[in-house]
Parts: sequence; structure tokens; C-alpha cells
Amino acid sequence: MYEKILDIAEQLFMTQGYQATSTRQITEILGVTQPTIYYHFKKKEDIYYAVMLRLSKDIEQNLTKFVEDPTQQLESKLISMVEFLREKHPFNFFVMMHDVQHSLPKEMTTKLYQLFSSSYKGPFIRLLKENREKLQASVDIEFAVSQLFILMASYLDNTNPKDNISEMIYLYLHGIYKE
Amino acid sequence: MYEKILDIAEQLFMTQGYQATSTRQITEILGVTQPTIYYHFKKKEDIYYAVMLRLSKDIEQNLTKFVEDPTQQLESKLISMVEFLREKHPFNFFVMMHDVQHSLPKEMTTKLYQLFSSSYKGPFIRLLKENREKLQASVDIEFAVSQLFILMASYLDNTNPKDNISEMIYLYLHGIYKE
DNA sequence: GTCTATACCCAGATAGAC
DNA sequence: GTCTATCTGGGTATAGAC
Repeated sequence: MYEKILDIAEQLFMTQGYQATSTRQITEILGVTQPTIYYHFKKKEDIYYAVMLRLSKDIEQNLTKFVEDPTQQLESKLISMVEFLREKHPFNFFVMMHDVQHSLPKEMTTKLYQLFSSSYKGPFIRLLKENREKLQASVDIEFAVSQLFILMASYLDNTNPKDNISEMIYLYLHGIYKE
Repeated sequence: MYEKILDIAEQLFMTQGYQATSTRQITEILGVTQPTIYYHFKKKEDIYYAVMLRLSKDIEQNLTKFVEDPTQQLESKLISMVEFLREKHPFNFFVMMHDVQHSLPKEMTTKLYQLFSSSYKGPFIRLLKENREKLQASVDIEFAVSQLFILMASYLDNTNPKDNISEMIYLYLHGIYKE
């Protein structure tokens, strides 16, 4: 049941957000009563943390594989990694970021942000550092990765009609300006 | 009182979000009782719409002035416009986008998205179209403006430690890649 | 482990007095 | 126009039976 709760909670939290997802809704889908949750978790926010922990472990492992792939170049690695996030994490990134920053208690925010930074951003930062010589000298890598995540958010968001990740990566790498 | 409600509601909605802002909180700040709101507005979501309507009119007028300024070039116009949004709209864009997409009824979402597209995005689209010859031929302008807004969101968000808008615009225009 | 019952709180909204 | 009083419904969480 613990894992089942996480499965449903993951889906609901990531699509509707933390506040909009009630413990009742989770248990209704599972066909059990609402207090059942409180045998497995002490508080609602603990469910959120457990969901994020499970998710981020999986994400980090897989992203790292792409970074270490010796057969691919920077641009195609980036595309693969973003494609992977789209498949594995077909949620609205905005919802997640919003929750981490606004829907949860402060301490939880800190813990979640650390989790997110290492698992999600970490592999991208490593990738760009290993390709430092291909980047403009003035670029701040941590900043550049933040920007990429923001862009990705719009991509993994279904409100964006476009579906061409390589186009997004191209703009990210080369900008919109004619040289 | 109507305008006063909008003033307070604007601030609360834009910082805390729609769901986290209660009618009680708004009226407490104003020093009146909670039902007072329902003399001026039929539903809570009507307050949100009125706030967005007032805000977006102001934003559109001002952004358009920058676009029409004959003394500035593309890059400095972009910087001015984003700076203006930061001053006038010192809110978390994510919060607003999250609300528009997830916290409000579907019909309202549509209305708000149209409002946002014309008032906020409109002037930027116009600016890029008027500078078409300076952009890479492959760039889709509507898409490029969407990307800019996403980037801006991270900028107007206080979680981003960096505070240099021109750096963001530079990356947006030129990308991170060494040519 | 899951149930029933329920406490408690806070939300949006309405009725009707002043 | 704003008030008091109140309805209704939703949420998280707990106690204790089975």
C-alpha cells in the first residue's frame, strides 16, 4: 500500500499540485478510506517528500548515464537528457517548482531544493563543465543550467503547442540573434 | 472600497497565489468583515479577473511605449521592457502562471490566457517582428517570445540569486555556445 | 492494516438586520 | 454598504474498534 500511495500521489501532485491534491482523493482512487494514509505517513507533506525522493533517485541515475556516454556530443546529449525528462517526468515542471517554493513549509522547501539541485541540475552542470571549452567564456554555468531548466519547464508543459525539443536546445545554444 | 479590494487582492494573489489567498485575509487587511467582499464581487474568481484586467491594461500601455521608442535598439528595448516588468510587476510570474493554468475554472483560464497573451506577450511579439531582419531566419517569433517569458519568470522570481537582466537578455540573444 | 467516527479548522458564500 | 450570524463543504488529522 505504501508504494501504491506513492504511485498515485506522484501522479496527482505532479499534475494538480500539492495543495489541490487531497488525501481523500488519493485514497479514493486506491479504494481505501482516507485515514489509511495516516498509518503509512505521519503528515501529508511526508508523502510529497517520499515521492520526490523516489523520483529524483531515478532521474539522477539516468541523466548521469547520458553525461557519461562517450559516443555523443554536447548538443545531442542535451537533447537526449531533455527527451528523457519528458518521457520519465511527463509532468508540469512549473507545478513542481511552484510547490517546492510556495506550498510547503520552509524546512521542507530547503530539503526539496537540495534534492532537486543535485538530482536534476547536477548532471547538467557536470555536462557543461566537461564541455567548458565549447562555451562562451562569459557564461556562468550554474546560471546557464538554471536558464535551461526554466526553458525545459515550458517544454514539458502541455500548454506549449510546439513539440520540438531540438529546436529549443538550438535556441538555447545559439540564441535568436543573427551574428 | 472596490478599488481598495483590488489593491490588496493584487498584492496577495501575486505573491501567495490564488488558492492561498482567502477572502477573509483580504478583508482583514482592509479592516472590514469578510462578507463585504460579496457586495462588490459575486465570486472570488471575479476578483482575480478584475485584478488581472486592471494590471494588464497598464502593462500593455507601458510596454508599447518602449516598442515605439525610435531612439533605442532591439537589445536595449528588450532590457528596458524586462526592467519595467520587474519594477511594475515585482511578483513571481510562476505564481501567476500557475494560477492561470491550475487554480481557476477552465473558462476563466481561457479568458485570462487571452488577456495575458495580448497585453504581456503582444508588445514583445510586435518588437521582434519589427526587427525580423536581425534575427536568425529559422526563428519562430511566437515561440521565441514564449521562451523569453519563461526566462523572465526565473528573473522576476526572487529565488534566482542573480540580478542582472542584461546578462539574461544577452544569453537569450546569443546563446551559450561559442561560434 | 484498515475501518468508523469524529474533532477541528478554514474556506466560500448567503440571509437578513442595521 | 457594511454588519452579524450562519450554512455548507472541504481539508488534515486523531482515537479507537475490528
